[in-house]
Formats: sequence, C-alpha cells, structure tokens
Amino acid sequence: MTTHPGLADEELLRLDQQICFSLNAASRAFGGVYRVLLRDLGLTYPQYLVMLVLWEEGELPVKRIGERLRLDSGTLSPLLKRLEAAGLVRRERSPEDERSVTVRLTSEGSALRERAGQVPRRLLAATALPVEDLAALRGLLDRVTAALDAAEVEPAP
Amino acid sequence: MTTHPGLADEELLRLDQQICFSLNAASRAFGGVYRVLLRDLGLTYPQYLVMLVLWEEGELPVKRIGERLRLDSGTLSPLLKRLEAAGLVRRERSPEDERSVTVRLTSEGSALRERAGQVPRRLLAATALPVEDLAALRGLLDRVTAALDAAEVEPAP
DNA sequence: CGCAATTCAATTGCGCACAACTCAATGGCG
DNA sequence: CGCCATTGAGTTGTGCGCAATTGAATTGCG
Repeated sequence: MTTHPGLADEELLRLDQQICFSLNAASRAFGGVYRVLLRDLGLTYPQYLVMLVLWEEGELPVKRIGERLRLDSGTLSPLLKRLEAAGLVRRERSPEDERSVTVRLTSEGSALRERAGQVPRRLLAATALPVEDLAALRGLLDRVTAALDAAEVEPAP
Repeated sequence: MTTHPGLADEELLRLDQQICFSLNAASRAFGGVYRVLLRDLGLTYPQYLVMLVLWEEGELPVKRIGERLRLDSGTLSPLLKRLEAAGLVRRERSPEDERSVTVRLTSEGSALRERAGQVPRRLLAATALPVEDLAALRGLLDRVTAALDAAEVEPAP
C-alpha cells in the first residue's frame, strides 16, 4: 500500500477533498439525470438497477441480486416489496431452500423493458463523453473500488 | 450532444449498466472506507465534508456551504443541527440579514482538525492508485458532472 | 442422530438526499 | 410608501444505505 511519501499533509488534504467532492458530485449528478429519465417509468434509480439485473436474468434469488449490486437485505427487502406492489415482480420462497426468496419478473415487469429502451442512449448522450473516455472512467472506478474493498482499513487513526 | 450513432441499443444498455454500476460501487466503496476512518471522530462522511469546508473557511452561511457541497437546506439543516449538538459548530442568525444563518466552528470543532490529520493520507493510500491516476479520475468525473448538469434532460422519453 | 454454527431474508433504527411545502425577511417596482 | 415576488432556513414525507438484530431453515460436526 503506497503512502505518497513525497506529499505534505496539506496537499493530501486538498487532493482528498477534490476526489471525494468530485465522486460525490458525479454520483449525485448521475442520480439526478436518471431521476428525470425514469420518472414516468415509475422507477427510482436503485429500482432501475434491480430491473436491469432482472431483465438480464429473468429471475434471481435476493442473495444474487445483492451480490450483483453490492446491496444487502436491509436495502433490498423494502425495495423489492415496492417493486412487487407496483406489479413488476413477484417474490416466492424457493421450494428447495425455504430460506431463499426468488424474485421473478411479471409480464408487466418484462414489458417495462421496451419503455426503458432509450434511457441508456439518452444518459450516455448527457455525459457528453466519447465512448473511449467512458471506458477509461469505468476502468479507473473499478480499480479504486477493488483496491478500497481489499484495503482492510484499520479503525484506529 | 453526441448520440453514439454507431452503437446498437443493446451495446448502449451494457455500457450504461457498467458505468452506473461502477460509479455506484465506487461511491459506496469510498463511503465505507471513510466510515471506518471517521468512526472515532464521531463524524459521518457528509458531516466530514461540511467540516472540511469549515476548516478551510472558519465560518460560512448555510447557503454557501450548500453551494460548495451541492446540498440543499433539507439535507443541511438536520446535519448542522447534529454537528451543533456534538459541540463542533454554532449557528446564529446573521444580524444584517435575518434570513441567513452563519455556521461557525467552535474551538472543539477547530481542534478536531488535528485528529483528522491522517484521514486523507490513509484514504488515498487505500485507493492504491498513483497520484496521476487520481488526478485523471477526478478530471473525468468533473467533466461528466459538468456535462450532466448542463444537459437539461427532457422528462418525456 | 442431535445440537451448534451458519445462511438467508426481514425488520428496526439512524442518517443522508431530494421534493414539496411553510414561514419570515428582504428587495424591487409601481 | 405599499404590495408582491424572491430568498434563505426549516419541516415533512419518501426512499436509499448500512449496522445490528431476529427468526427460520439448513449445514456440519461430534
């Protein structure tokens, strides 16, 4: 683990500020655009992420959805309940393992995919970045995420 | 605004998925590391962001803090109330404009800066990225944020 | 087999983000 | 001057994210 030995605390503070400000701002800016694009689909951004996974897989246990999206049951349980209330998915206990709950698209949930068809194109257009830059961005993000997950940071400063 | 004309909807869907997954994951990974680093300062990550601004400025109206961090009063009011309850800041109505509330560091709030000294270094170390890559990441993030803010996305898909 | 440890979903509690609204103070305009 | 639009904080309600806990089903191990 590098410690950036050549830089003073003051410079590190500024860089840290800039990185976390920028990441926060970008995350919320994406959220804002998605919010507008998804509004008349009746989906929030996290709900859309779950639907993306389900459109790809058709059905999936809650556990697997959580692994894909890095979300735990505390977040997913109420979210899936809302998707079920909206008629987009059904949830049923798995017969072979009664602990597990399988989430399935309803026909209405599948049909929503067509209406969502232009969302990615419009979102990517809104970023105003060429595809190569988006790929580079994704690469950097994935690298930091992997590193942060692996870092095992000690609580005591 | 580019529309990526050469790519099929299916490819765009995948790229969109990857970008928003990656950004989400990175944002939450940062949050997780900050949470550990900040735990025994008694600060949450958004509270830390506010303290960073105040450590730089000393005192600031709520309005200005919101502009810096892109947060509105709905988020800041309860957050600042918690910081005040923790003894880190005071809030007082501005005499020259009774609508405005000025947030000031207490001596305890200023003192916390020393205890937070190693947070940026430890966080940057956890990213395991060289400074140049972090700068590149920040540049890309700022560019997409500016573009998304300027995009003026139409609600109707 | 029987009991303990593990796994999975759900729930509770807290804090943040955002929209919509209220209310008081201010500023501008006729 | 008087009225009305605007501005700045705060409040309410909804939903997400995470920690901690609960409870039931399953697995593993003696």
